[in-house]
Amino acid sequence: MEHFIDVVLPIPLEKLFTYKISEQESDFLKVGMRVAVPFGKSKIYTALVYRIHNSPPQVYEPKEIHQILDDRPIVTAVQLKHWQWIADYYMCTLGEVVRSALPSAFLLESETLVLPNRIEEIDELQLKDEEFLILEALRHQSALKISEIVAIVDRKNVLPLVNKLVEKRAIQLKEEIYEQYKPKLVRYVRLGEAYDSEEKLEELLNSLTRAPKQSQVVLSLFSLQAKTKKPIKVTDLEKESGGSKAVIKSLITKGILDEYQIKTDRVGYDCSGQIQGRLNLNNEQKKAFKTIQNSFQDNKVCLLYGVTSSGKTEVYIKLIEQVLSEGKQALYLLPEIALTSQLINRLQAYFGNKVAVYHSKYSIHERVETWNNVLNHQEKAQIVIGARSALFLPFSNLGLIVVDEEHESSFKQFDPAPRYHARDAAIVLANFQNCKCVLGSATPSIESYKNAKKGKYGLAEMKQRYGNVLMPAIELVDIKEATRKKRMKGHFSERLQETISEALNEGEQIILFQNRRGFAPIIECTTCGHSSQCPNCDVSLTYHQFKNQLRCHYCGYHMALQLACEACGNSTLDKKGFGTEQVQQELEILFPEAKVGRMDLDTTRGKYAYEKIITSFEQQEMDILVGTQMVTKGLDFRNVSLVGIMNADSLLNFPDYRAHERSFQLLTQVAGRAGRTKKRGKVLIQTYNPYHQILQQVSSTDYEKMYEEQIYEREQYNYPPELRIIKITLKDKDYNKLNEASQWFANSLRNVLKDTVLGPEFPVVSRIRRLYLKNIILKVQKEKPVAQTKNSIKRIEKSFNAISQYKSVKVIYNVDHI
DNA sequence: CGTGCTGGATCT
DNA sequence: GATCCAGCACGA
Repeated sequence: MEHFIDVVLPIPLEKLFTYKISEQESDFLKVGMRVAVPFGKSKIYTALVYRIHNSPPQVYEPKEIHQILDDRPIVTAVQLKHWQWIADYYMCTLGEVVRSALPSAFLLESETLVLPNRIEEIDELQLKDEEFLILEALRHQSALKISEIVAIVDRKNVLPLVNKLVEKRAIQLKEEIYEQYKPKLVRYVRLGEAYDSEEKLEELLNSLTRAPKQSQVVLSLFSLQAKTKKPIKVTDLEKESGGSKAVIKSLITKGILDEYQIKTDRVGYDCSGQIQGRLNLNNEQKKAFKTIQNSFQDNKVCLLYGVTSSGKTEVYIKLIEQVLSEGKQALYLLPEIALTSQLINRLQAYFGNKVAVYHSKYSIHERVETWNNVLNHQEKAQIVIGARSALFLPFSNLGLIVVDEEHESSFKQFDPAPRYHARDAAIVLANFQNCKCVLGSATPSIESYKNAKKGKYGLAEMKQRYGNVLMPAIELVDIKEATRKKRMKGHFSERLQETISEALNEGEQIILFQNRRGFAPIIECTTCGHSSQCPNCDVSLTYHQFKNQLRCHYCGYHMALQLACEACGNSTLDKKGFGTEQVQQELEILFPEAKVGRMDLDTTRGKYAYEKIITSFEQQEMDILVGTQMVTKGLDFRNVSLVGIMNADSLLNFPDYRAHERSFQLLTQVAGRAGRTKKRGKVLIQTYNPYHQILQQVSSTDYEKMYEEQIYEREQYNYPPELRIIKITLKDKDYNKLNEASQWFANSLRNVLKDTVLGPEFPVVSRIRRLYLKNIILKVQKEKPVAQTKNSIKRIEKSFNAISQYKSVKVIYNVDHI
């Protein structure tokens, strides 16, 4: 009997691919293992085994696999089921889900290596200049990567060139796969075996009298050993003795010291610190805890609605503690920006090294280790705290999923596929894993609150701040009047300046929030009104003071700031709009004695940049912190008494049905940063529109009213949660073709789905990376089976792709588009 | 006529 | 997604 496997390849193709395997391989292989397979002409890819069977494919001769990469499955059956659900629901391929689910170190790809062919004699006169360059380089290096060749000849497409050289028998090609993951080894030292007796030691020290550095190292080794009784790291010895690497090395070569290596964990956490004792919940927290447990009994998801700093984390900790005691794993999901070391430290202080962290700032190696720890049900990965991608870890015995800051729209992946919503996918996963799920927020999303009100979810509420701290006093400052009367200093109203100096005098800290969206600093010519546009996208370039550059936020295009206007040549360039940088500058003029820090995308690049800013603010090295969205989330600063919102209108006027909901959430969250201790905090919101209903609701902290109003509006104008939105984006570099194609697509949809189809329309930014975009919006009734609608869409896409002129048009689906 | 780029088909 | 191949625009 013949044996075959169907595998998933991490590429955007619907189909599974069938390969031939031997009898032994068929015995060994299990679903969920990785195999390396040849794909296309020469490449080797990593694929995931999806099915093992005996039915040969009808229409082609399958290739054999290249090698087996695992000795046991690294993906569980439940995971595959969940991934399939994501692929179906969010209309993408299983391959795309696999690509984003597996840590990239698991997905090896072959790389073509170019080797010289030393046997053949090459007639150099027959070679072109570029070919000669490559051979010249190969004289010094044993092998070249394709990317290195690109650098040598300075050309994009080098493959024809390489093929020519293969033809001329000047070079050979080789496909090499790299195991990207390497265990981390740490070097340790101990005294050589020859010196284990007292006399020998005497002898040794005497012999080293003429080498003071070396004897110092040996003495340090003794003292370290006496102190810790543990193996001694080379790095520690270096530090302790003050000796250089060379000194230690010479001791090792002499055989006085013995070097050895131990495989260590990158993701280890040093829990030598104290583990906190039992946690006591206050009455309100106890009540919430009970309510959550009751809804778990009914197998319901539970929404925990607790105002800012009401102590939700303690409730989560209690819940986690409970599932741990049942021997199960727990997953704590947070949006990326809320994943702060503050929170991680709190959990680690409580659960010690049972906590593993998983998110994008961790290296690919660290991610593989966490993956394996979860798979093996290791002690140190009982609790995983992570961003949305942690949802894909191989849990085998999951007991609880916590989705904190449930309302955050960044839980929805936007690009690339799979465009999934982590909160919704988590609820489905909880269902598949037969585990509990709790959603938490101080400002629940409209849809979750609705589900809770309808009784689909349980609802636990906490309305008091922890320790009975008062909610901050929120004050709206009308800057329309102030602007008219010319009472503004830059972006600061008199009232805001006053309160800032008051707080500064009291020695308290201040957070200022400036929403960047829609307010990017643009350089505009005051003579002709021209502003620099991105050559690839339909947007103005924004100014970055940091590098004195103009940059495009969509494609990364950048250019140096010009001194004169490109259009009219005048040097009348002016900054328009304002971002955090400008606020910071103005502060330095208004309050020269205050230390001002800034936190936004520019200042938080790099793994620890974010932590640095937070710690330095925490330790009160700064008085004022200016920031974007980042300052709103989960940060707990004791000494902040004032929060200022520079301009609330840019939020409210965002052209999006969620703008009001989001403004409410954002403003409430920022306001929650103020006054987390005994003293009542103060929040100032500057606005042109102080009578706006959302601002009124924020200042009276009336979530209920906001909810009622928004639900009413959404019902009136047909928006979620009443119905589901599917956004279809078409992309092409030809403007006319795109128009035609999108019209065709929309018309075909309309034939089947009638008036639920809106568009096609150009989005606000109608061209990105040289591609024009057009959107078609579908509003699907919640009651209707959504699978049916998706089938219709897929059918239409098929006939669309059958039209040869439309083939180049890319189609992108975004289900539950936010 | 050769060279280099682009669009489209294909991958098991 | 990557790659190969056909078709074609461009320069001497």
